[in-house]
Amino acid sequence: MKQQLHKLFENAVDALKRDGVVPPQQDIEIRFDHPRDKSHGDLATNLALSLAKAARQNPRELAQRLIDALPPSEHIAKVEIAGPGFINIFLSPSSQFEVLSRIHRQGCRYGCCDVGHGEKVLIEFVSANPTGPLHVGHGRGAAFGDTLARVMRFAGYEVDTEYYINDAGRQMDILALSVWLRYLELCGEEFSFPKNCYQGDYIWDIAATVHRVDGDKYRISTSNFFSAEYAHDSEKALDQMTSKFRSQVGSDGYQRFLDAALDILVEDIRSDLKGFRVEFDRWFSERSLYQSGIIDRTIAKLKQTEYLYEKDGALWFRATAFGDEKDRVVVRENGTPTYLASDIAYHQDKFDRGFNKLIDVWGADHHGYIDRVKGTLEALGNNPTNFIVTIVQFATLYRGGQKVSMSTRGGEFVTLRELRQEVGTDAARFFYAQRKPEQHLDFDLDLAKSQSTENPVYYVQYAHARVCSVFKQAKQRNIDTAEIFESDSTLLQEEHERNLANALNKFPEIVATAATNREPHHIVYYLRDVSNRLHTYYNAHNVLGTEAELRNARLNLMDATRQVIANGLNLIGVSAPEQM
RNA sequence: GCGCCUGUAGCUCAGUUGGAUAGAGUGUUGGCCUCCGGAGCCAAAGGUCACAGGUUCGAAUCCUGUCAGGCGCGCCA
Repeated sequence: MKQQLHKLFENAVDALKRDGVVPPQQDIEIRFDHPRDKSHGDLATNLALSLAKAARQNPRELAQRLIDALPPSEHIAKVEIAGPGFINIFLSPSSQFEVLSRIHRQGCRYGCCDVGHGEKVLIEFVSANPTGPLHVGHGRGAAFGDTLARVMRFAGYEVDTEYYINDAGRQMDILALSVWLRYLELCGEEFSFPKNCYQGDYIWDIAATVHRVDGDKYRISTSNFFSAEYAHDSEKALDQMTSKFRSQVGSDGYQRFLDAALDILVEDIRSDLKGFRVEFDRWFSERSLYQSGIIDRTIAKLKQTEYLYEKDGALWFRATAFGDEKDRVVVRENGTPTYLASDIAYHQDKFDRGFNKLIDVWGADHHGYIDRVKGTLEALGNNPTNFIVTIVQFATLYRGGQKVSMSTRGGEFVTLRELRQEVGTDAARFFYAQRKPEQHLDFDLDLAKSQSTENPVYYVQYAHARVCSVFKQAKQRNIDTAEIFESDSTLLQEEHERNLANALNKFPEIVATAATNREPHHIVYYLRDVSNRLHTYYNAHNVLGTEAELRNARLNLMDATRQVIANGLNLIGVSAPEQM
């Protein structure tokens, strides 16, 4: 609809250019928006206001000339000039209800568009360290990333999703050590478990699986395992324990404990996310980057640029050349690559795999990391604007009015699984999807749980179920609903009906802006709006009780609304139940 | 100290890229089917858009400064 109006106004502007009213070279951007006040028409444009200066004309007079130059159209019922020079457009009823047949024709594809032009996009999200279960903070990233992927696919992007498994580095040493120590306790050793090892009960479970299979195979006496050498520095003491652990059980033993932990934890995360309706196209292992030599190759490539240099025995990346506050180590003095090194290799590999655009969804605690990764990608010859990081702010949890502290190592957190069980996937995903990512989120657990039946998700789902119910009723009354798609929409003359149809018309536009701005929360607000119009309409007018032709036209409108709600709910990963 | 995010109704949040009289939910108050699903609908009340300047026909939106809160500033990942 906007496209057709666009053409009409382009014609009008061209005519004014020919008449010399508007300078011929003048750049013109014609935009239409939806006025919130219905008396201002269905669509409005500020074209005359933006042209007034260049044309040296009073905006209202210019608006009149534009209207005079407007070619006649069946879509437009009335055009008015208002305020300082807005042009308000009232659409003809027939064009407003054209959308009903389009929705019927396109079904679950209604709302999709091609603003993405098939661009190949890789969205990486969650990527939580496999050192424990996902918590509600990860849930926010999961809901956002997955919804964004769905919306962008619907808008014509070719989207892949990926989870990066951080299965290398010091955290893994600590994980393996934690499991081994619990294992020793199961073997009967007695000692006090280090405070900075992973405390969660799941560590016991992993240790138990090893103990069940291998018995006391990796048991050693702990009598002189713990030393007081680093009593003042618990992190150093931890590293010392790790190396002792590795030397005592050998690399096979170390691997045994690490693999046992990773197998269980990654699988746990995968099934947890699946229950949250989040499934990835690929799970990418950090270790695989080392094994395949990609890290060495990428560092070698970076060495050929002017942005890598040696200092204090380490290799540094000149991040300051790209706006970072200081240079960063890529390879440590001891020869091992840093986390940045594997990240450079990983992201370069994404480009090498043929993706034009990389979208990373990160937690707020990683925002300081953006500049250096962007810098390395630029140094390697990529266009940095194709690397987009969306920062998802933290969810601050409240329970009983008190902030809940979150710490993975401490084992004290609310897991995503708990949340799913308590409020359900539908409500949880809807709740997350409502917020734009950069908004700090106060998550009141008591409220989310206790008010779960008043959660806004039910409002939208209820609208869907309500339409389904009307059709069930129709069936019971032996009404043939197959004919409704041929119904005469000129019979729809109520204001509520026009309001509803207007909302249905907007859906493709909402999808497009949600996708291009990467703000999927617009879908949620749109769904609430459509649902409200449906409820309002249904409350004010009878559908099944009217005579056949009008009834069919109304059923057609209802069914189209149901379809749009179903499509929208699907985009945010929420079910559209036929009854509740 | 520096950087990023945030500040809109009692509370939780939107605000279509600078537009018209500032928008929802929730909470409060009052009303609405003996009828297709009341998990609904309608109405009222509720605002110095953190504060101060600036840009222009026009600012919650853009620029500068101030204040407040969150997060970050490792040869951790």
